[in-house]
Amino acid sequence: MIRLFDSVHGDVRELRLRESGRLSMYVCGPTVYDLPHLGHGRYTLVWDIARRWFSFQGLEVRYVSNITDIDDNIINRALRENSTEESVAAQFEQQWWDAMDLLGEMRPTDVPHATSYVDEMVELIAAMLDKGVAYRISDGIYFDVSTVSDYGLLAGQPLSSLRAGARIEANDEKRSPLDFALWKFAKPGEPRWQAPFGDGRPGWHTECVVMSLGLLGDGFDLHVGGFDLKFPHHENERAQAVAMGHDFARHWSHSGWVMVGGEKMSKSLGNFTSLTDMLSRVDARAYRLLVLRSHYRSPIEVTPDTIGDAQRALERLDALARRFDVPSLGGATFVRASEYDWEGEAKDLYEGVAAYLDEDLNTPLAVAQLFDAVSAANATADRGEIEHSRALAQAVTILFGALGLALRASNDHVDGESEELVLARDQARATKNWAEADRLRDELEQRGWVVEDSVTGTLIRRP
RNA sequence: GGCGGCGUGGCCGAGUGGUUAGGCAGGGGCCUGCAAAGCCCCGUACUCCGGUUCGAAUCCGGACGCCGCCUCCA
Repeated sequence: MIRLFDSVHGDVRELRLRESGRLSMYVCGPTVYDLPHLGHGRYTLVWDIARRWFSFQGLEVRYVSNITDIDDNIINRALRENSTEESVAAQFEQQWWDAMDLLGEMRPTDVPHATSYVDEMVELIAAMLDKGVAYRISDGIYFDVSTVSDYGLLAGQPLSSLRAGARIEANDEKRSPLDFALWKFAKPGEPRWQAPFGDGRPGWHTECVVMSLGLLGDGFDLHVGGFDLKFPHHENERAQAVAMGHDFARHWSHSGWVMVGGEKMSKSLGNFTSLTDMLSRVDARAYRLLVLRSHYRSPIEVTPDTIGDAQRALERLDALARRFDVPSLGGATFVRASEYDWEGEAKDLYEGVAAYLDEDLNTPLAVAQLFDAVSAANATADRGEIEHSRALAQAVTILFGALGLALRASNDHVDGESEELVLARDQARATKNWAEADRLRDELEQRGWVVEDSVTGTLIRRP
């Protein structure tokens, strides 16, 4: 049984699936008008980890994540760069997938693009107008939030108190400041789609509700995203669905944001770092480990310090993989618990980790237990019980693989000349010619290798 | 103003009413020809003030501080 925090009820509860054994989840994806930033990295890692774990535990997961490829920001950028919306979106979608690949994220099972669903959106908006839950003003079609009796469910506040806090928008024809755009009429030169109520483009909140319901259907299991999407984005998606008589998501869950210098990284503060840039400087796995080591709902500070810390912790894990030469798992493939025979300490480890992860994805505790197992495997091996500890080390690799973290045994390509130096050094050590052995080690290090001794002789790897 | 969260050892970061989180950094030792890796040991933390309790970092109340949402945002 998997339990997860539910944003509507504010507590951890059982994930009750629409269909036993199958989990349908929708993750709000990016608007592709700029390079992905650290916050995108965080939420995609969190939900990639969740998805992998659910799969590991035997669920068949359908994971839908959209690309918003039409939006004011895209239009503005195209205008500024004298380019087209299509070109801007294509360029940054490519950057997006490049970053996702570096982070070792599984591709979603479905990647709906907003521009491919405009017909369905127009249909929905027309129906909302018919039903009287939407209305027209000079610049577009708006949703009337007063038509949804429990509007504010996700915000955790009734409509009245939300309205009290809403900032006044100048010169507004809207009936309520909380009413939101379903459709924006095109101004001259702007991209447009035909619609009976006037040519234009869809609003963001409408895109996601159409794509999620379109692909996953009424009452799909789990809708997730970053905390900052909870309100108004998710509230508004839900409002549209409910207004039209649909059952929307059964569960909602939200991941914590990225902090920089004690403040939330955000568009308005302009304090964001591009993911693309960070990934060019560090091992992307360090970011995954950093995310794993804090709870998915907590904010995390992502700085060179915290990434460096994770990087060094990762080295300890890689050292284990090297020592026992266990195969790397996780990267581009799913790992499933049922594919392994769990026995003895490995079984205890799996069950312990599973207990933590099945209870609201407590990755920090799971990781702590895995690190304990690393120490145990090394200690056992130091006592000479190699095969015994290998089984435990393998379990560690499998479980990290289940979370998408591929531990790396040394599988660097060793060129012929380096190989000869290694053999020569082992020869020198065998005859206790330490001066020569050290000289050969220096030479290997100059070639960029890290040199370590083991029972089987000199081992070299890239740092 | 409304709603929500947080304040833990040098740093990051979990957690439970009483027993070691874990990682990184640091110190000591073991192993090793040396180094690296590894192992063992060490810091004895929980914003402050009250209260409940045999016992609270963990529950309750208050204070202070910080953060988020209520506006585009992951």
